[in-house]
Amino acid sequence: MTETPPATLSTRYQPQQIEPQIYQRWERSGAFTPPASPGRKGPFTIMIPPPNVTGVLHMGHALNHTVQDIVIRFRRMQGYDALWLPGTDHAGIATQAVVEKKLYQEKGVTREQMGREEFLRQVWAWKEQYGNTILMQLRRLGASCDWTRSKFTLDEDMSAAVREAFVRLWEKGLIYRGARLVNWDCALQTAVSDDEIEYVARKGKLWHIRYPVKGKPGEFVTVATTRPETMLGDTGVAVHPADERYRYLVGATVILPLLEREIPLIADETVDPQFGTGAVKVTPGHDPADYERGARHGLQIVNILEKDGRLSKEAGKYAGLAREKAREAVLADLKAAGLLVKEEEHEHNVAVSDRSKTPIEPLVSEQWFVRMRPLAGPAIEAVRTETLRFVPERWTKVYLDWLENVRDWCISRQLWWGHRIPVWYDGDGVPVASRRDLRPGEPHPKTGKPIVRQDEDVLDTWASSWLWPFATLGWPAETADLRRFYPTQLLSTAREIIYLWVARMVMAGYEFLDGMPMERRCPFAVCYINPTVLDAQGRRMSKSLGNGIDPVEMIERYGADAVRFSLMVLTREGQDVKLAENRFELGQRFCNKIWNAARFVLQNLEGEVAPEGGDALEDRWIGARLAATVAEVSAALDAYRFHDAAQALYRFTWNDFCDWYVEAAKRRLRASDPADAAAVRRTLGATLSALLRLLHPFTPFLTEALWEQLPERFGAGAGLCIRAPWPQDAGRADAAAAADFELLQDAVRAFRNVRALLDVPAGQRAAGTLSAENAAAARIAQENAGLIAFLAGLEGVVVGMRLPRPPGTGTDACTGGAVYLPLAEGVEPARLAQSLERKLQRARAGLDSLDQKLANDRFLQHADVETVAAERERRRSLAAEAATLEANLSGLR
RNA sequence: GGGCGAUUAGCUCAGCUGGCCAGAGCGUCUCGUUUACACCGAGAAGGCCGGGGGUUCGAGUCCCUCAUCGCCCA
Repeated sequence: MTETPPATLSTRYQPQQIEPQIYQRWERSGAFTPPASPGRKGPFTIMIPPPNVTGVLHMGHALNHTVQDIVIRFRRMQGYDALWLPGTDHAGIATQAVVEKKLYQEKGVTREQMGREEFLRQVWAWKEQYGNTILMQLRRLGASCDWTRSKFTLDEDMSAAVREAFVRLWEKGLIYRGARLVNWDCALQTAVSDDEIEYVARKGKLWHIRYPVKGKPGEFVTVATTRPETMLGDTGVAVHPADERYRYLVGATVILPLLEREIPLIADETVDPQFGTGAVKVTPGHDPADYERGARHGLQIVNILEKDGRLSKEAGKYAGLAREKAREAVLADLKAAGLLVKEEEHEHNVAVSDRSKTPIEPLVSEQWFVRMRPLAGPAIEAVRTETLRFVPERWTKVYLDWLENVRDWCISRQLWWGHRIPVWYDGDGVPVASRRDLRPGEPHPKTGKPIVRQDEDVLDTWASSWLWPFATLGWPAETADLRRFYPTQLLSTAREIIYLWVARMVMAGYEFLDGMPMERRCPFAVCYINPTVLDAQGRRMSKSLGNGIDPVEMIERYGADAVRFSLMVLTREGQDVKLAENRFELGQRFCNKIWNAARFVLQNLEGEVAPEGGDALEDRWIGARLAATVAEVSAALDAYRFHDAAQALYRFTWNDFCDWYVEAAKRRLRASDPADAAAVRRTLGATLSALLRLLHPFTPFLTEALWEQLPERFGAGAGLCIRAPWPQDAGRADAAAAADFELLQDAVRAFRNVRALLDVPAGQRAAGTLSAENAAAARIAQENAGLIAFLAGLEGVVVGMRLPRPPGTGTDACTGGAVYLPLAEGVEPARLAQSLERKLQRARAGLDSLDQKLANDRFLQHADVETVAAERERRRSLAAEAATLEANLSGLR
């Protein structure tokens, strides 16, 4: 530890100079790794939501990881065996796309030209070089993850876990292969799951097309569609069963124009009679809703698209055309045939792939699926029994809605980067899943015929990340880590992946940890859903809008602690955060304030320090405030209310400690009583010691730097702040001191107010008078007259009971009485009078409403005793204030 | 179409289970080089708590309804 004399601390906190060294010191000290043998309080585990290897830190990450770091540091200080396990996700589509693009740009080769093996080698090389970016950025933020346990979803042991899970599901008959309508990404040429598509509003057109009714020449059904080219795949027309316009036609046959295909007209509840003409074309091969309708009515499926998005031979003469061209051709032909009756502007939602941002084509293809129904039950039960709790609670509903309507999960992807599906085929195409690789030629475990090939596809990335909470701890092996750190206590993540990931992890926990009792299978006890970070206009931050704020840049400009603290102050429970760059100034200022408060204390610890703190009013008061703050921050962190905790810390640090205690302490430090000064030093040092530890989860770098400057007797000698004990018992509750000090504060405020309104020059040390309205107030003021005078910048304060305003003085009312200050020569007290009048008016208004309330029998009957008593006391003090103001106003006007 | 959330000072937002004349930060105004801090200190001004109903002795807080904005799902 470096021994820097406090005098060298600069007047400004300069985070850039100290952050890297401090992070290194933490990491080297082993503080991020839980102790090898279990401690008394047991484990506290958080699994990081593994970011994509392709990822770079954005504000959402910064917020989420600040939350996790705060919790893990808090628990670590409380004495839990805190484990925050980091890692990254191989992110199949994203990573493959990045590398593919790079290879094409640099070498002009496609992956097909390169071959699977070579391409994968290239992806791994890319991963080794760039895959750590986001983890390095997390270090900049101060994340205290246990890097010795860091995982990657394609690590050997993780891959083994994925295969084990697949084979188990296979053996239970929960995996099947089938031709289903899937979301097809034509650009990346792979299926994507429902959860990987987003809807964007696009301006388009609604075309009204006539379909002739068979056997009734001249009669038509007009359908409305936004995608006319898909009519080539129509195998029906549907109307609502209650729709009078079409009822007589239900069961009739209509002729599909252009292709002259005969298709039935069916009645289906799901048709919206309000939309378009009330009649819709049904294209089971290319629309999810139509797929369902088709299935209900036994309609044929016609696939008119190739995998690259061009039209197939089913499309007749349009085969080979790209989608856009096909649309034009179809429309032209319809128009020529006189079947296009209307074309109107229409805004509709287009399904777009998250990855390629190109429109999704629903397409029927052979894919692997997991039956989800059987897995959903325990996950639903988990929230019912409160084994799993969402914070904020309302997200429970989102989770349940998805689980209760869960659909089978398409887990195959037509990619190369990922976990290859562990299924092998014999010459007849009979599949079998296997835990170990099967070689071509060796006998098929079921049929005995030679194996000829492995399935080409890989698994959806989520098929590995749903195992994250236990695979990272060694599952399927029964490791010590798995026994010790599973289940975890907290999962902190974004709302978008509640079903994508959170629900699946819960299902996986119950499904695969069948060796554990039910209540230990749920992977986390609490799921904290982060606020979404928006830009200053309230829009989502996105690459395409370019409105993102780069957290690393903010860390460089303001310091990691400032970024962390600002985010937490802005993080109200469950509400989204609107962010602009200058909001980080809040944290920056706060950090600077802490820095300077600590400088002051450190500079003043030079002299003798008493073994006990002082027992003056201000000492007891700051102790009481400290105790209250410890309780408040601890309770807020227990409940994941980060805003409340940050706010409490801010108030205590700035408003209580700096504005009042430190200012009050100066008086006795400068006075001549050495014993008293020594006692003040003790209180200052002890308070700072507790404060640094309270702040540490929020502003770790700054507090660590200051902690090492703190003398050994205040606790710093034992080691790093990151390992220091949470100041659970710091301070002492003292309700009397709190109330008395507030009275003093208000008297000081009143004196300062009069000074300001009377333009009393700062240098002028006037003598003040304080008139107390009762004996208690008089006693407190009398005992603390010196302190009041010091804080108000007065020469002295004379205290008396119910003193009338001395002539030639200005005045203000305060809690428990009034203050008087001599008027300077030639000062016009008009401004003062104005201010007092306003106060008097307000007091009278308050009195009126209180009188009304207290005269109301029903209030007295219904309200509880304490409320009535409190209102009576309020009336009394308000009446006193009004009387004082009134008396003192005369002669000022 | 269904669900969820928001609407409080010029701006960004607190305000838990209904009961101190509604709070904070920023901004504004006035004053201030008091040896921790001008990324500071002191003081002040500023709000029919989105509209309308209702419940209640009492509503920013609970219920209904309307409006505007946002998010998610279909």
